[in-house]
Amino acid sequence: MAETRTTRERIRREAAALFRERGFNGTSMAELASAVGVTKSSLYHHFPSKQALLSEIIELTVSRVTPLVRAVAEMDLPVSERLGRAVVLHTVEAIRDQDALACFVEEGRYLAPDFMETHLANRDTYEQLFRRIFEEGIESGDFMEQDGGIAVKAILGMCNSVVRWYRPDGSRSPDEIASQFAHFAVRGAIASRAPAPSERRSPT
Amino acid sequence: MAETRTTRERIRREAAALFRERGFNGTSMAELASAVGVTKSSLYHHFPSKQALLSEIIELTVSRVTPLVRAVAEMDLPVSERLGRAVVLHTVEAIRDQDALACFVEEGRYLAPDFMETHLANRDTYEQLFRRIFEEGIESGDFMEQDGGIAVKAILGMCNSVVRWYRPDGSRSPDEIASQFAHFAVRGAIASRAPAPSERRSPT
DNA sequence: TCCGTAACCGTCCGGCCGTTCGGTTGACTA
DNA sequence: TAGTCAACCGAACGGCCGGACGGTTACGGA
Repeated sequence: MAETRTTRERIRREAAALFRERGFNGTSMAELASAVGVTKSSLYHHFPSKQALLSEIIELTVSRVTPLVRAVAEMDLPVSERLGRAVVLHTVEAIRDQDALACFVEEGRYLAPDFMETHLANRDTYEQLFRRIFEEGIESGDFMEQDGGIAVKAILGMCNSVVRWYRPDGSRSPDEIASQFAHFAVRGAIASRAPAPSERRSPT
Repeated sequence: MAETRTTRERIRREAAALFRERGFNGTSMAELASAVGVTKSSLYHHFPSKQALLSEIIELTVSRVTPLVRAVAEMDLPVSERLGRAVVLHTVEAIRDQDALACFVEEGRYLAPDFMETHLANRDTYEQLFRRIFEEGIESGDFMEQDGGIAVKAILGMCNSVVRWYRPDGSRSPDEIASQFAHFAVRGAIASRAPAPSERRSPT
């Protein structure tokens, strides 16, 4: 049916890039049209409205990444390993698909009520995947006692920040960044026998 | 000169709130005026432009918080303690002064070149405070070997995410959230004997 | 009493906004 | 040959945008 292969897809891609770098409300349909190389009218042949365009960009990416994370979350591995892999996966995807992910994270809030409902539902579903890992880890004693909801917000907040500062010409590769995030998240989460909260230099 | 005590201040406050919840480009001067209870014209009596208004909101908060963090950074305490306290401070302020901090973090990118220069300089100065703590910790061996720049982005990304999801009627107080963030950050940073839990990569 | 000044408002403006509508083209089908 | 349809365009739309400008009021000092 939907031949997503030519103009329609290019519109989506350019829109994601523009929405990300100028914001949804900072991007006009005229700018988008000229970036794609068509007229403003043609945009409306492919998408009923600017809102619908943003909504589709977001949904498409969420529905692609969610199953990937779910697969990791359901693997038969220690919780800390699953957490680490989920963080790596999320971060790598956030970098690979930066524009769309940025729309999801930063621009989704501009969706009108009709689209907002679906958007929030999708977001909750996604966060639940991380939350379950966390709560399982806390229950089993592998993770520190802490508020799972906040921990998930913290981790995703950390990961999602890449869309604001990552540059392809930077000194670190996506894999390196993802792995550093994962180490950070896992070390932050696990219950260590070693010193905890605030303390001093490590002697041993 | 600037009698910051009445209307001017109310404009700044309302603007910060509106810019945060609808975005800079999603907020019109008319909306702002009606929220303050004056006419659009009056806004221009106090501020030369919408851009200048945003710029002032941001600068005012940055110049308030930066010295606070600097004081913590320069304390005579173990690095991990300083890191924890800096994170607590940043998080608490980010929650107390949510609107302005959200403008700093999320809306600053819409500043025009003239204002942008100062903005970026201020931001760099602020991040440097955290960065120095981190690099000192890595050098002394208290913190894991890792990219200090990324670690700072990760921590601030985590902290700053509160402006997106914190609600005063939530189940956790600002202090609880801040302290959980701090524990998370410090545990994530310090060097422990526990083996690294993920699949690939470890620096040098 | 007059003047200066800070605070504020009413009115207007050109331009851009998202969106609509009425075409036109060209490839495919019967 | 005629009909269908997706793709696209030009021109226009009402409305709102940030901002400009010229008042008007209240007040305080000389």
